[in-house]
Amino acid sequence: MQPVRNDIHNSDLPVLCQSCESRHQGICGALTSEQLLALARHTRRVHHAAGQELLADAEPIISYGNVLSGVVKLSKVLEDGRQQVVGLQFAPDLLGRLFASESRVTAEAASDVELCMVPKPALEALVRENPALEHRIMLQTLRELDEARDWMVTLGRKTAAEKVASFLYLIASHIDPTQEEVTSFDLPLSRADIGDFLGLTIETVSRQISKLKADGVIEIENYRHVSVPDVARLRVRCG
Amino acid sequence: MQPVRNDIHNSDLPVLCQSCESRHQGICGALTSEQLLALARHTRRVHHAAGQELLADAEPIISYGNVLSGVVKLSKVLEDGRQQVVGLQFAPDLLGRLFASESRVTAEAASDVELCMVPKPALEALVRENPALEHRIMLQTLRELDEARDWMVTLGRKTAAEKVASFLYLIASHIDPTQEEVTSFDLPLSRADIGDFLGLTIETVSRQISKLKADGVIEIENYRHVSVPDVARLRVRCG
DNA sequence: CGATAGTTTGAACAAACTCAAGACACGTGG
DNA sequence: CCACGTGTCTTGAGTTTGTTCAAACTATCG
Repeated sequence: MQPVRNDIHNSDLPVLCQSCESRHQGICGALTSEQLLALARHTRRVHHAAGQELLADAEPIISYGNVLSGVVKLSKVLEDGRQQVVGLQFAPDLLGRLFASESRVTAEAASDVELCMVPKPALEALVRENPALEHRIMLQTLRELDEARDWMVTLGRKTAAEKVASFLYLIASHIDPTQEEVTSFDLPLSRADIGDFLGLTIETVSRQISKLKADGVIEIENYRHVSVPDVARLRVRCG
Repeated sequence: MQPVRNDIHNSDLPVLCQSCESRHQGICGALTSEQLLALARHTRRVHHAAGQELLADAEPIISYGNVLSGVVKLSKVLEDGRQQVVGLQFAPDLLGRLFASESRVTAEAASDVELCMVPKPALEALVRENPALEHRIMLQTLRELDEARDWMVTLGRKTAAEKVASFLYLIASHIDPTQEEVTSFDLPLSRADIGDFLGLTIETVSRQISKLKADGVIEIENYRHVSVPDVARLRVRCG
């Protein structure tokens, strides 16, 4: 696999876009090279360390962000502090709710993250004159809705063991945008975040991970690194 | 309130559209009266009794349906039969996932339901030539995503008592499309469906409803009819 | 080397579930 | 009209699952 894919008009593209995943599966695939050039004048690539807040709930959105690498955690909190992770975003997802003046979730870098930031007015102008772009974003939104509904089944109807297995399977199948499933990866979330994603406590998550390890379904190294020798065996544990 | 709203061009509109809520808040609001006339040639109004299946999971979608009255229940089931309700649709929501050849949920009439059925090709053709229509549907999809994420907080982090209160509040605030909040209504779902929506058993739902009644937060008549003397008291129980 | 943050493990506890029985509304047929 | 059956709902008692609280373990970093 070469670092820069060779397209017909690669040489006309902004340097930063040439090897960007978003041009292939992400929203930039809806743009002509002229539009991409115009857009690239407004964008900037930024890096955030794990734990940094990207968007705050009920705060105005200034920029959209295309996820280039890493994992972004979307969450909501109740007044008394209980927290629920309501989604994870991987490359090449678009961060920030289109057309909303305010965010309805808190977004935080779960791992180290690379984003391509697009000022809100720039992207919205482009959307208005380019229905194909809105169409792409629509497809992403529909996919996010499907994923949210799948996760509701996990939250509402699965046991703790099934929830943890489902989480590990979710990560294995999303962590690398270029691969379907991966058998060895670093968890982008702490035990506390996993608990907030699954509606469980830290202790229950830890116990279920220990059980999967004891049963030989997964191997764990250094708390965060997971190997799955047989993905099918993990999948049957998802309920 | 008059039965037929008086708009400028009411007389040009198809008879069935004249008093239709969807023209005001729903997707038909994006259409000109010419487009509405053209579309109305393909649509038909249908009635379904409570309990009838409208879409099956993993089955092809033939028609979209605009909800005119009543409540539609969207659900998913695990292989072993565990069920989770993943959404409710009220007037004037659009039923059926745009652009998908297959449904990803089972849709069922929760109460008696009136739908305005639109053949899939007819709506998709209209969407292609009318970006404003896709935009309307996009806004509805974004709203559904917000609602799904709000509900994930309820499923993952609330107690049984808070879940039941949240459900009653959801119904009170959605059952009538013309009103913000309503203080007296019929539950569109059985205890079993409420349990499947909240990730609880029938018995737990029943006990929590009894407790709300004993505490004077709600009154119940004939199992299904609910009165909420003070909506604020219900809201504080939502967590 | 000690401090710290994240994680694991154990024991007691509580919330929600399961199983079981009974109440209530409604429809049907005697 | 009443007896009966059915489906839905409520209530109770005992059990299970996951939580809470507490302590110990491990890696990392100054």
